[in-house]
Amino acid sequence: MNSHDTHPGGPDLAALAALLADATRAGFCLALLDGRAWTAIELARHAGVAASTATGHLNRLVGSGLLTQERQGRHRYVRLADPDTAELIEKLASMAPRRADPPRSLPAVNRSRALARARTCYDHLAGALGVAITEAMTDRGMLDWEQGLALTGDGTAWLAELGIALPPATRRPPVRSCLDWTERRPHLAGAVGAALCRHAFDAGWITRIGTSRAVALTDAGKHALTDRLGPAAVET
Amino acid sequence: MNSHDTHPGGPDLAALAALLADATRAGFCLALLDGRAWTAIELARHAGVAASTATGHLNRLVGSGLLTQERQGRHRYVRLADPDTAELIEKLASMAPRRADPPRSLPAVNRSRALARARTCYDHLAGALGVAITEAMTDRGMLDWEQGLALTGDGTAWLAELGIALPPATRRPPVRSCLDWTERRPHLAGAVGAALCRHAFDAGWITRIGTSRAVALTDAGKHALTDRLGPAAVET
DNA sequence: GCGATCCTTCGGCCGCTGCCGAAGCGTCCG
DNA sequence: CGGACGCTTCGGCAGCGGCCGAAGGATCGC
Repeated sequence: MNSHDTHPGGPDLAALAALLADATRAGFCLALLDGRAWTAIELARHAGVAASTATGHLNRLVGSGLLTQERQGRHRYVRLADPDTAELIEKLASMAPRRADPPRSLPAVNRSRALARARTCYDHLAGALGVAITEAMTDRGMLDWEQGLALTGDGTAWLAELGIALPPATRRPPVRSCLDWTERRPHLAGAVGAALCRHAFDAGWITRIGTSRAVALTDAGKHALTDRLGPAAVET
Repeated sequence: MNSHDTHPGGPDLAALAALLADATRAGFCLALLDGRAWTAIELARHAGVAASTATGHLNRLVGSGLLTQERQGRHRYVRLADPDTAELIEKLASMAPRRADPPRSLPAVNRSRALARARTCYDHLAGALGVAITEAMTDRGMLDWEQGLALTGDGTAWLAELGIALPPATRRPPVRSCLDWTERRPHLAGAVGAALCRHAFDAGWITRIGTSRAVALTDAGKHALTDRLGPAAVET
């Protein structure tokens, strides 16, 4: 008996894990966790590898269904295939050991601070801001953590006031908890988390900082969140 | 810039994934997903590798915190470190591609059937039985899937009747959904799922089939479940 | 004590896979 | 049209990591 014929028909865990077991491919996936589409060369530069190397990795990731691609002219855009994939990568990231040396240079420190303050995590909000919003919603009785995370009637009403309708029931859970890398506390994910994040962009509460995944809270956003969730939601 | 110094301080996804990216180590983890402790040599035989090879793999898995070990005399018992780890492996398994060839030999077919009918999945019930129980509980209003999975008042009362108190609030969610490999539908996991499974063993509703992770529903179990959840819960 | 069993360490083999650079193709823009 | 740019294919190199068997230590049962 060889490991190859153990449990035929069962899940090939090793094949899936191997896709993420390479530092370059893992770096791609973590970068793509911002929910946006990246071009091949952007990812290559981000990871510090040659374009030809990136091509090979992207072929594997797309071929296995972890990423989807879209060709536009001479560009190859890739993104995470679906929220399920994002959730898998989040879970791995939350359990993975930290990398060694903390950043030293001043710009690097600033970049880290901005990311810790507020960023997108796939399609929802993370960082101190994401956690603060989640906790403020909990304090105001919009989220119930007692028997698994659930949105209360108050929560539904609050969303409706913002003009956010409950997303139609699909396989994706409306609310889900996602462990924050920097805060080590949960923030709101799932379909509602995504809708809330989209609303925050649309309403001008937050804007991207340059082209990074970090976001900045605007003055309008500060006012809106203080009005609707109290001052604790913006104390980052 | 090299992938090694990208995002220092961030999660080292590749390191964690690499632990599961080997067929032998992945086989160990899937076997341990039955929630029991295995000896080194049991795992080695299960995966079809030499004892010395297994030692090396176990050292890595234990050293990285995925498994915990207990020495008893000449035996080395290992088990999954915690429910969080089990959840990670479940998630990977549910998204991984299936292995190629379906089993052929008659005993292999019987083994597969038994596993598909009812088995333990870490510390809760899976297979057709696990799914049927979960769906019966849903039909009777004990579980609410509307806003994330939650246990209702009826559910709490039903558990109390069985003598199962709600587990004290810890970081582990009371109810959680776990995607079933064979059924491709969710079954009940989390602290309540674990307590229910333990009760089923204690009350003699189910027993292990030999030393495998498959379980058999006893006559007493059939009666008890029909009484408490209706006939649908035992129609596998 | 003695053999059987479980586990561990060590050395050596081998195959997989990630990396790059060079060359070439298609697309975009001036 | 021509140059710049994004991407791809190919060949070759190098290192990591999994595998085994042999030998040895520890424990158990007789």
